[in-house]
Formats: sequence, C-alpha cells, structure tokens
Amino acid sequence: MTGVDIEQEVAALLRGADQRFTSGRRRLVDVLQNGGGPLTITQILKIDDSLPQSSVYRNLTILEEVGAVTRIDTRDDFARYELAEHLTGHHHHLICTNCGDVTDFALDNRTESSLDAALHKAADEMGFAIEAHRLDLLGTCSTCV
Amino acid sequence: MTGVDIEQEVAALLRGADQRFTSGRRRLVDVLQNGGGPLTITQILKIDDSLPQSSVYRNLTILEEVGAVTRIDTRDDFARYELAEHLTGHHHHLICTNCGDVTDFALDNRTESSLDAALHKAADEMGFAIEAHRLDLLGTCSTCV
DNA sequence: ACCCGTAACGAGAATCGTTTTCATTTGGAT
DNA sequence: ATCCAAATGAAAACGATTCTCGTTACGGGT
Repeated sequence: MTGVDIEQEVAALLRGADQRFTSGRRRLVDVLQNGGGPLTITQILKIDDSLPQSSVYRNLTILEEVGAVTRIDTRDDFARYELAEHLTGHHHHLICTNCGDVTDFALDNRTESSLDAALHKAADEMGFAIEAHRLDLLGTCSTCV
Repeated sequence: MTGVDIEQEVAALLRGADQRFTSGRRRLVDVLQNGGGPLTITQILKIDDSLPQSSVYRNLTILEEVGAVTRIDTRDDFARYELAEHLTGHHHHLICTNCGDVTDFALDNRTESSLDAALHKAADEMGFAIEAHRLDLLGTCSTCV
C-alpha cells in the first residue's frame, strides 16, 4: 500500500467516524508512516516538533478508535504507536531488552497460517473468540551486539 | 511443580541474589501461586489486604529481578504479574478485550517447537538474539460471550 | 462570500499507577 | 545478647497520560 493510498484510507476511516483529517493528524500519520516501527510519543514529538504534546495524545487515541493506528505496550513506561496492520500488513515485533527499541518483522505465510490454525484450535477449546494475536520477540537487537 | 517446590525454588532464587525470603514475600508468592493467571496490584491487595501497597510494588520488582516473577503489560493501565515460566511452565495468554481479564493457555509441543524454529530463523536474519517470545491472543473470553 | 455552529486545537492543570524516601523494624552473624 | 545491614511501610514524589477550558478554524447553509 503506497503512501497516498494510506493517507486516503486513513481519511476514509476518520470520515466514517465523523472525524476530520486535519493537518495535525496528517502530519502525525506521516511521522508514523516513516517511523519504520512503533514510535513513542517522545520520538514523535522529536521528529516533528510542531506537534503539541496534548494534541498528539488526543489524536493518537482517536486514530486508534477509528482503526488507523495500533497502540503497543512494551516493558518500559512508554506506549508506542504504529499504523494499523490492515494498512501496513500483518507483522510482529522484535523488542530489544537492552535499548528498548522495537522493530517490525514478518513470518512467512506458511508458518503464519499454521500458527493461526493452532491458535484457533486452542482458543476454541477454552471458549475464547480470537480477534487478533500478538507475537513479540524479546532479546537483543543487532546494534546492541 | 508442586507448591512446596515452588516456594523452595523462589527461596533459592532470592538467596542467590542475597535477598531474603521474608514473610511478606512468601505471602506475595502464595497469592500469585493461587491466582490462576496474571494478577494486577489491585487484585493482589484485595486478595491479601495485609500486604502494604509499597511493599508489594517493591517486592514484585525484586522477584522479577531474580527471575521468579514475570511482569505482563496489557492494553489497560494495570501491569500484571505472575510466577515465572520456569516455575509454572511455558504458556501464553488470552486477553479479553471486553473485561480485561487474562488467563493462561498452552500450545501443544509440536506447534510450539515448530513456531520456535520459525522464530529463530526470522530473528537470525535480522541479527536479533531471542531471549523469549510472547504470544497473546486478544479477543472475547467465554464469560463475556 | 459571509455567518454560525461545532469540531479541533493547545497550554497548562489534574490524574493516578508506580517509584522513592526515610524513619522504624526485623533477622542473621559474630 | 548485640550489632548491622536488609526489609518494611506510610507518606511524599514522580511522570506518562488525560482532562479542562478558552481559543481557533473548518464546513455547511444562506
């Protein structure tokens, strides 16, 4: 999905919830689009310091409500945000326990779908209706040796 | 692993870090052992109201440092704690997006090990050294229909 | 084009889960 | 028994996030 498509898709999601695609929200989406992984509020504010903190918080919440953005909770105290999977594709996260950075990675379709089948089987046995799964790897990233 | 074994194992872990297995810490481990899933601080305090909040926070941190307890971050604002996997066995979490409750479940060894192999393959390609993986299912639990 | 109503904004205050402080108590070693 | 460091617990401090409220600006109707 190209950059333009993503912007239009986000605009449509917002419109569907009677929300406007304002310039601040557009800049926020731009930052997330070029982030290369989930970003913290601090990182977002550093990348585009024209964005006021309170608006970033509020707009990330709204973008999450309309399904354009996903919030990720890691071990440290900083929530991270990225564009939703239906905009960027299904993927998982490498979380470095040393520097705290989070980067994306994907499994091949084969393992992903067999994993999915196994998960549904296990969930069914417990009467649990799966909406999504979250698979994170904790360890040391390449730059932390 | 039985209850007594777990207590002894926790005691050994603490001793190995020059920490004492005090009565407050023992009561905390007891609560976690009978929790049937990860517990929030609020839940812990409600189950055993003789435990002071500040000590619970501090001792959970210490128990996590020595490897006896694992901290889990969900979508809501409450961190959850449970006994470490080497005490209870490897498992994953069903996180109910409606009531927020978290329960444990396990995959069969077959899928678990093939998943593990696929993860190591993917991580190797990115120069990432895996310490652990975290697999959570988000959805609706049986009591929330 | 011009209003008008309402959504969005932004700076600062408030919130609340968590961490820290510090005086007191506890438990192991000599 | 006595000493000393570790652990405790009540309360204060902290900080990421949320809320407040006066201001700004978009968009539909005239």
